[in-house]
Amino acid sequence: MQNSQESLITTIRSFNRFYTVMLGFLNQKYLGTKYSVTETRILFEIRSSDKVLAKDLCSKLKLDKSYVSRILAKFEKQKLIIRKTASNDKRQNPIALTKFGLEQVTQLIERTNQDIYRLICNFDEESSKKIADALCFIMDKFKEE
Amino acid sequence: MQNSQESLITTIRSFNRFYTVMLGFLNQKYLGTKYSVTETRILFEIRSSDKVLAKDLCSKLKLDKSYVSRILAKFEKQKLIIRKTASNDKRQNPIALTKFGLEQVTQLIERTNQDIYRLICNFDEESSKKIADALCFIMDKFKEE
DNA sequence: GTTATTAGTTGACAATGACAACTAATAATT
DNA sequence: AATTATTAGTTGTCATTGTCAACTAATAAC
Repeated sequence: MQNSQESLITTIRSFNRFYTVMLGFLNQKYLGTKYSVTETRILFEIRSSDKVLAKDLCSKLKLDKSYVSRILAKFEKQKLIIRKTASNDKRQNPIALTKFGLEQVTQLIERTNQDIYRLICNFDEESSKKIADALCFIMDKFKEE
Repeated sequence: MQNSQESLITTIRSFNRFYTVMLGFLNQKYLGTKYSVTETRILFEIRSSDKVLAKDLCSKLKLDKSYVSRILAKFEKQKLIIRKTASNDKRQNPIALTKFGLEQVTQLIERTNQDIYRLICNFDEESSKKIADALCFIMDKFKEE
């Protein structure tokens, strides 16, 4: 192992600690709303890929299918989503947000945006750009694999 | 709000999604051990600041005091930590790792290091350095406040 | 000396999540 | 075509995780 890798591991460790607290801070706020962290993740995922299947949510978010099934049942009851059995494969039930569901997600996004804004509102233009670049760089690197 | 801030918010949103999955991946591994994510965080925190008080763990990790109290009671039962009532203030019970506790934490660190290494093992020296720099830059910026 | 605050514990309970067994539909095998 | 295997999703059961409020004991503040 290279020296630079060892020191990267240390840095990642410390970043994980830092970011866990930060995510905790942001997630508290979800709780201020009606939806838990996982529910929010699922809602966002449904929004970004309409007609998604439950099994895709499981694999993308690394969640148990029984867990997802129950959350989706709840969402359906709350009229956030609708599921229609696919005509070509009756095992599949593509999920879509209702108008109400979309409104809720939009509100959630607005709220989390505000939470994030509170964190970064004091950053000047140069810092904002540099941080965004750094974040993108990190994501790119890890997604390359 | 500046344009660069708006785009930073978008980037942070996407980074949060990305990093939640990544932390999930790393945390799964903790479960392979005997300790949950929160327990691990607490153990690490105790290690890094010996003679720490329960209330400090609560504030640093943003955890409920009853929750922390129970976890610490469990740790004590498992002989991972010892608590001694402070002589100057008998309400306080400074926490320290036992020899066994330290061994366990050291093992945990070793394991998570290996998990992280698996993620970064293909990075060359230059990439490793750039990522570490980017991570440090981000932490610094958010800690400045 | 009385009241307020702080550190930590306990009880009761809700939310979160894991695992296995199940149904119904489709695909693969013979 | 009939049997077997696989897949999408649901349901039962249970353990873990986490929250909230009420409590004790010690100290600080008035």
